Amino acid sequence: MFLGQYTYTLDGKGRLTIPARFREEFTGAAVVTRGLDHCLTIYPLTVWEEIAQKVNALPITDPRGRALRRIFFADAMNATLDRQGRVLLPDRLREYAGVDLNAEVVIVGLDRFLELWSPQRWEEANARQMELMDEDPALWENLQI
Amino acid sequence: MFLGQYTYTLDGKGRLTIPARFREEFTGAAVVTRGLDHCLTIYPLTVWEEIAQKVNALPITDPRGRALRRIFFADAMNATLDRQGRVLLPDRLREYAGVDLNAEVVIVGLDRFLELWSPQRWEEANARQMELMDEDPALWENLQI
DNA sequence: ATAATAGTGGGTAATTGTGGGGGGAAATGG
DNA sequence: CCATTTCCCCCCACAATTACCCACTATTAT
Repeated sequence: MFLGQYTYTLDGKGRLTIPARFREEFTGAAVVTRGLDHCLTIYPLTVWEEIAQKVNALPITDPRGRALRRIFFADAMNATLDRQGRVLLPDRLREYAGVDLNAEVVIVGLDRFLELWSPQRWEEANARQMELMDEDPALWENLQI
Repeated sequence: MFLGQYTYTLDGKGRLTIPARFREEFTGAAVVTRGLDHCLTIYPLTVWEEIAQKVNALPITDPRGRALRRIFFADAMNATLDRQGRVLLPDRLREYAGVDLNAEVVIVGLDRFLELWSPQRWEEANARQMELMDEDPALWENLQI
């Protein structure tokens, strides 16, 4: 169960420290991939496998099935934590999130997985999220919380 | 589990290096064949057998069933990795993918198998895939991720 | 107050991608 | 059936990258 947000620094080698309290849920492996809104998503392996299974069920004969597969898997990466609990982010994903080397990133716990944001984007997204909720209360209703 | 995309160079002998982190899933043998959209697909033997079985189940009375069979089986080849983890691509397959000798190729992990693309084709396909997804968000919703 | 843990940085050793040479098997032609 | 050529696989080599390991400081917990 991942909760809260933390600001860490990406080091000069592109390594990201996973908060210590989250590490045991990543026993060995994590999958990092592109998220929506220009953030990155970090899944524990078990959670990822659930998602991958759904994508794999799409028919390969359908162009959209092939497209979704490619979008989904091609930008993902299988990462293992080093002894200090860090993962190495490939440049492509780092750039997608708009994060520089030796710069700060925000790690956000979303219960079953983590998100990684550049601090600027996170702030903007936060503001936009609040507006969305104010503008369109119907969204809330459908959720039935 | 194959994830991510990597650009490698096909050497002058037509040999393709399989990324090191993927090799152990190809213990011994791989099957290379024509994929859709002018790429090549590379399967571990066990996965190949599963898929071959599905293709075999297609009705031979359906023209598309016959077409898929032919695409799938006629150009398939059984390749073994050499000690450096490379496979030798036959000219016919190489040309189908539009890849030259001593040129770069993109290897894409799609969870259970790999695809091989010429860099230009991969870029084009990517753009088209993004469009497809934008046009039809229903696909995403059905996944319920 | 002391010990343990966390975040961060860097050095070193192993691995990886890539190229080419040589031996042997298979194919080709006489 | 034999000789020659072609092709394929194994080996070696090397540069660049990667990943592992150790170290230091600050914070947290005992």
